[in-house]
Amino acid sequence: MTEEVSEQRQSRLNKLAKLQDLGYNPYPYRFQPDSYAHPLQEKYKNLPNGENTEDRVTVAGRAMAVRNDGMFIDLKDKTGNIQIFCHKSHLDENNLKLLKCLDIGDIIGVSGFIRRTPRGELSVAAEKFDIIAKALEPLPEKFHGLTDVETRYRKRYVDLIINDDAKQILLTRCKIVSAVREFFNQNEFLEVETPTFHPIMGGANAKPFITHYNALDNDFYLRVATELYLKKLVVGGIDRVFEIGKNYRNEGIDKNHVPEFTGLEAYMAYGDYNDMADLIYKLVRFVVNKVFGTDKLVLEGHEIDFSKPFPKVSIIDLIKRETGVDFLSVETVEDARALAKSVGVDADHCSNWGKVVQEVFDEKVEATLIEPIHVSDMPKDISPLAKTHRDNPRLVEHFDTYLLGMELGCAYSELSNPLEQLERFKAQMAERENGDDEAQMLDESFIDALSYGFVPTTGMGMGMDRLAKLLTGAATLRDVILFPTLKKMK
RNA sequence: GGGCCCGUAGCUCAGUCGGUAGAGCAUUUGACUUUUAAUCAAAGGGUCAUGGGUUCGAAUCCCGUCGGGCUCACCA
Repeated sequence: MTEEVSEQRQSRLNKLAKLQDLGYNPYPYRFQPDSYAHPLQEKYKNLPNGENTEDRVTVAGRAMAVRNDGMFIDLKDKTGNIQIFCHKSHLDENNLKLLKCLDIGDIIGVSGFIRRTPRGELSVAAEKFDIIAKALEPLPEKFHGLTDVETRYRKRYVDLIINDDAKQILLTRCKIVSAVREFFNQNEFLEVETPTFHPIMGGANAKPFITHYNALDNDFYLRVATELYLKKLVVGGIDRVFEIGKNYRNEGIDKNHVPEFTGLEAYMAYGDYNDMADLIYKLVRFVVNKVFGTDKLVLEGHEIDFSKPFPKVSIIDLIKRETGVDFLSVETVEDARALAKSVGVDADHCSNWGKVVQEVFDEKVEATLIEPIHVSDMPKDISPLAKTHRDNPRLVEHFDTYLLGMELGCAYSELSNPLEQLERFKAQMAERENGDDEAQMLDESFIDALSYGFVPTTGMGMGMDRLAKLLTGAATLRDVILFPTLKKMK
């Protein structure tokens, strides 16, 4: 807090003191409205101009605008806006004194009768007026609102008060996550919470945050994924399990990436990745239906029909379709790099065949995938936790789901052979020793779990923030995150 | 991390060639009183992000720092 008091704040402090001099508490314990703006607007939409009713209501909300010295107040509650009409013929002396201490931004409670003004505005004609929270800071300007991005993130509460569009997007995100949860609950998945402090980094290729855990005197990784713990639960006999929670990856921030993000993972025993492809399609369709009440959304100018099952196409075929080259025709990393170069992609930094394939896909194919699609059968090199493909030992049964050119999630037929898993981890450790600090670590406790027998299982992961960004049309991931992390103020 | 751009009143923004800091809304005082970004009259409100430098003189030019945005690279 600044020590100097702004003129605007001082004016409000003066009014607060005046209220207290009157023996009035502008921070009461309780105030219960019985009506809300939008339902009232609906209920009385046919009330003619200039007509009064005998209907008494109590409303509460924030004073967003004040005209004619308080005679007209625009009240905003969680449902919408309604005008308050304060006329001295309906208010006693005391209430009129309170009205003089009103500022824009104060939260008020009003009881009165419903009328529509001659100019056509539905109003509550106040017979009792209360200030139930005196605001000491002014709201941003009524016409232009709050546009400064930094302030919108640092003071999200002000953004929510003033920017209805921003609020709508954030609330929709909450509904989306809620719908995801409902879908899994309906399908008899058990929701669990697994540790966020991991002794070993695993479940995804990423740079971790590291922190010290005093009570245990050990360094831990903040989780980059929930995968290994959830699979341990499947080993333990929990056949259908899911978790929605924060993952942390110590990497860059841009409109599609934030270091602290909300991940969904779900595991379904007795199925393979074809079953999961179907489940993901049903999940997304369910969410779109539930939240938007339709199958079709116009996103980034494209009409997307979520009622059609998402096609599943192999990454090799997609690259072939876009570039004409077949990466299965080459075996070595050198030949793969040369093939990449022949289609204009520099993959010299890629240390194995699979990474070259991924690089060419990212450069040439990713942006073209507008409609929902499962990009399947990834190179084994880049996917250490998925089962080897039943038809091709160089590939794994792993697909990534894309929408509007962005990766939304992934799914595997989960690798269940403990001996093969151990070999895959060893390959990851070799990558790590070659300088890839995002390669996964050998998790012996996970190998141990698999060694007790891991039923054939399919699993999926999906970024909830990304899903929300795509479905709401938000410009950046941070618009679907209530409090994005910013640098400390100095 | 690289490149580009931004930071001026509570908010939204002007500020020309380096020459006393501006507007609208908001605030204060008054008028008016069924308004709709109410209107009318007047007033107050500034460490021009911050620290240096150049200069007779810096919001303006130069350098550093802090914070933010866009973008490229990396990751999902």
